[in-house]
Parts: sequence; C-alpha cells; structure tokens
Amino acid sequence: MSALSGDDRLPRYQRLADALREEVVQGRWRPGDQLPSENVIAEEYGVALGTSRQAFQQLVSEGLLERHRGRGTFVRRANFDQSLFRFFRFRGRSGERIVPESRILSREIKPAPDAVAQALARPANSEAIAMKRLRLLDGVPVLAEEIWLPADRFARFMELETETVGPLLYPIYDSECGVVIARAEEALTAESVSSETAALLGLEPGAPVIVIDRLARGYDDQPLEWRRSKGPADRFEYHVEIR
Amino acid sequence: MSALSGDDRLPRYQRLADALREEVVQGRWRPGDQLPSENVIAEEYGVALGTSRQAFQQLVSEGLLERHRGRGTFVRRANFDQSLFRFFRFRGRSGERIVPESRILSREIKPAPDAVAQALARPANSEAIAMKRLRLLDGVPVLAEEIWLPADRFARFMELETETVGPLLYPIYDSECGVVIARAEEALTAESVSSETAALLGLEPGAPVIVIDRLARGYDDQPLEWRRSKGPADRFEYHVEIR
DNA sequence: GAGTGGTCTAGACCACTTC
DNA sequence: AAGTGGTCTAGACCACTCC
Repeated sequence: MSALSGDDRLPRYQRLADALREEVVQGRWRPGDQLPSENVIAEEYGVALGTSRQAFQQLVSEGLLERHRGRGTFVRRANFDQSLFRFFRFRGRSGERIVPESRILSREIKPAPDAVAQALARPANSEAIAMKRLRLLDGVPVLAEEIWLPADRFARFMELETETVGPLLYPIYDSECGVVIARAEEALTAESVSSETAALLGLEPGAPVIVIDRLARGYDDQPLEWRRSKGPADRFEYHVEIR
Repeated sequence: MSALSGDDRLPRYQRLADALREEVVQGRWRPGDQLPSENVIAEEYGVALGTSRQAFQQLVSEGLLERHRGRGTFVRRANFDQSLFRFFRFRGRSGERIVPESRILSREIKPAPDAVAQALARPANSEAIAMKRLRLLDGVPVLAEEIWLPADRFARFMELETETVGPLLYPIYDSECGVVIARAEEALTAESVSSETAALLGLEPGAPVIVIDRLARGYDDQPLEWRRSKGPADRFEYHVEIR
C-alpha cells in the first residue's frame, strides 16, 4: 500500500489525484493504457472507495482520464485534428470532416529565433528543426504552416523522408521520437496577408488571414513544438459559448 | 414533499437537476437568489443528501448555480463583460481591465432583416429595435457595434434617453424590460474593413477587422438579442486550450 | 451557535463489458 | 460469471459564514 504524499491539509482525493497525475507524467501509464480499477486504487492508497472515485472524477474533468462503465479507466488520447475544424471550414461536399493533405516544403536545422526559443524554453539561438508545410484540400492550398522543434528531442525526425510523412505529425513524434503531446495552447490573431503567404495560398495581396500560434506541451508541461498556421479569413469560422 | 417527475429510467439526481433547472427557467429563483440548502431540497424531493448534492454539482458544472461553503447555493449571474476581454486587448496602462465607454449613434424601430429575424426566431420583417453603438477607450474608438432587439419584448427600452444608457446593456434589459440574459453564442470571423466601419474606427481602408456575431438567450433558450461587433484585428487576441 | 457546503466512510444494488 | 464504473443511501466530522 502506497502512502499519500503531499500537504496533509489538502483533501485526500486531491492528493490522490496528484499522485495519479504524477504517474501519468512519469510515463507509468501512457495514452490509451488502462488504470487499475477504483477498488484497487482505493485499497492501494488506503482510502474509501468514494474517495478514489472523487480523485478519478477530478482527473476526468481535467481531461487526463476517461472512464467507461464495464470497461475501465484509461489515459485519454488528446485529439488535435479537431483543432483545425474548430477554426476553419474544412469539409467535404457531404459535410464530413476531411484532414487536409500535407506537403512539406522545406526542413532544415537552424538556430531558433528569439521568440521561438523562448516559447520552447530553450537558450537563445539553440538548434531547432524548422519546417514549412502547406496543407491542401482537393489540391487547393488552404493553410500555410511554419513548425519549430527542439533539435535534441527530435533528432530522429530529420532522418525520415519528408515525402513519407503524413498530415498528422503527433503520432510520428510519438512513434519515432518517443515524444507524447498532451495538450496545447493556441493564440489567434488576424492580419493582412504577406506577399510570400499570399503566393502560397493563392490570395489577393492584402487579403485578411487568420494566424494561429500553437505551443504544444507534454504531460509534464514541457513545451515541445511551436507552430504558426495561416489560413484565409473567409474560411475561418469559430464558435464560443458564453455563460 | 414534491415528487420527481420525468422518465423513471433516468437517475434521480438527473431528474432532480432537471426539476431545479426548470424552477430557474420559470423564474422562481432569479440570478443572485439563494436556493434552499441541499438538506432541504433532499427532504423536499425525498432523496438522500448525496443525491441532492450530485444534482447541485451537475448544475454548478453547467454554470447555472454557484455554491459557497458556509453561505449557500445561488443562481449564477452571467458575466458578459469578460467576453470582450476574451477577444480584445483592452487594458489600462497598469494592465487592469477597463470596460470601454459607450456612445449610441442611432436607435430606431424598423423591420428586421432576414438574417436577424431568423436568428431571433421572429417572422420575417417583424419589428425590431436597431441600434448602432461605438465603444471607446480613452476617447479612441475601438469597437463598432450593431444591435438588434425584438421590439415587443423591449418596448420600454425605446423610452430611455440614449445618453443615460451606460456601457452595460444587460442589467438595463433586466431592470427596465424584465429580460434576463442567461448565455450567448458567439461566432468569430475576420474580413477587410468596409469604408463605413473604417471611418468609425479610424482605420486604413482594407485593414483587417475581427467580426463577432453574438446571439444572446434567456434561461429558456429563447433568443433575445443579436449583435455584431467589429474591432481592429491588431487589437485582437484570443487564447484557446486544446486537450 | 446555527446553518451552510466540503470531505470521507462503508455499504448496497445496478448496468454494462468482457470472457 | 466476474469485473468495471454509475447510482444511491445513511451517517459522520469538518471548515467556513453569519448573526
């Protein structure tokens, strides 16, 4: 039986949730893995069943776990594909969501610019993988992306053929580099399109584009990828609930 | 003691939550009002304390109620001021949030355009109050707004002096017209500024602006106000968490 | 001190999944 | 049939607010 660590003044379910979260951070359970049942956890940590339930419940509301009656409790897989669709109208004729295809235009190692190095919590000018990518729907460019990765964690990524890399990078980060993306923060802006991006996206000079900056992090909150995506404003559509 | 209505197959806490939500919709408790304690509710509906707690908890997570230890459970007041700040950088020199002042440019009754009538769930061409409003920070225009209200529900609003109407409309809707706004949906877009809006906001022709369409609803989901706000894209800044 | 919500316990029965 | 999470109960003690 494990003891609950941490501040005694915190409620038990809180300290138990902290302990379980830490296990995920440490990689004892990876995305998709099943956790021990609430019974087992309760016994292991010497708390009542209701208390372990409350801890699980908290981690579900944080988005770290998901529970299924009759099946068990699992580490949730983050789903980032939907992010695109939260912002842009990318749908097929019948309304279904289509992940835009992806064409890597360039990939090289160079010193990270200050803003990127800072976002990635790296020293100024530290080496980074810089990538430019174009995303297309039915062959029509819809998104221009610039992606930065810390070179040390992603060395293996440079060895892959760019042609074989599909549209979804995060599964590749995981399988090839052992890097798991757990969450991200995105910041939206809009601006008049630059001539370079206008050429890539086939837009009129000065047309409005939406700019999405994303910083992706691991379970331990360490920043792992920075990217900036630009898309035409007239395909942009974002909905928010206010309460 | 009240009986729990609704489908027997639903869990009790769910049916209790539905019953309490309905009371709020019916106006038995208004925003800011205190509800009976979990003890009283449990007894009144003939359920265990834990069950009434679970019902309360659900309504808290829906944003309908808020609970304070030692004080009680209250109908939450929606706070829409923050909406502005979720989208735009409107801060004073010391970083605090400032609600922009407000200048009503025009107010008249006319038939609602199709899109507005449809959003407000009114017949085509039904009468509506149309308002144009400019919002300023330190005397500098930062937001151009167009607001539509169904004329029947807001008749009293036309009698107010526009000069005396402050920047926050929803408290006035409540106090003057008995209309309570409970929530809203907002949709974001961006576009090149029109010449009319450019003049209002003091922007270059063709500069990018963010457009926010809001549909505000009552507790019963009835649409009550439609507005469209436009602000310069370079003051726009919106953050999203992806998990 | 009385009343509120927050935590915690120990037990029961149920619905669902998997074998 | 065994194991999982979901619901429900009845009770206890605690921390906090208000009078």
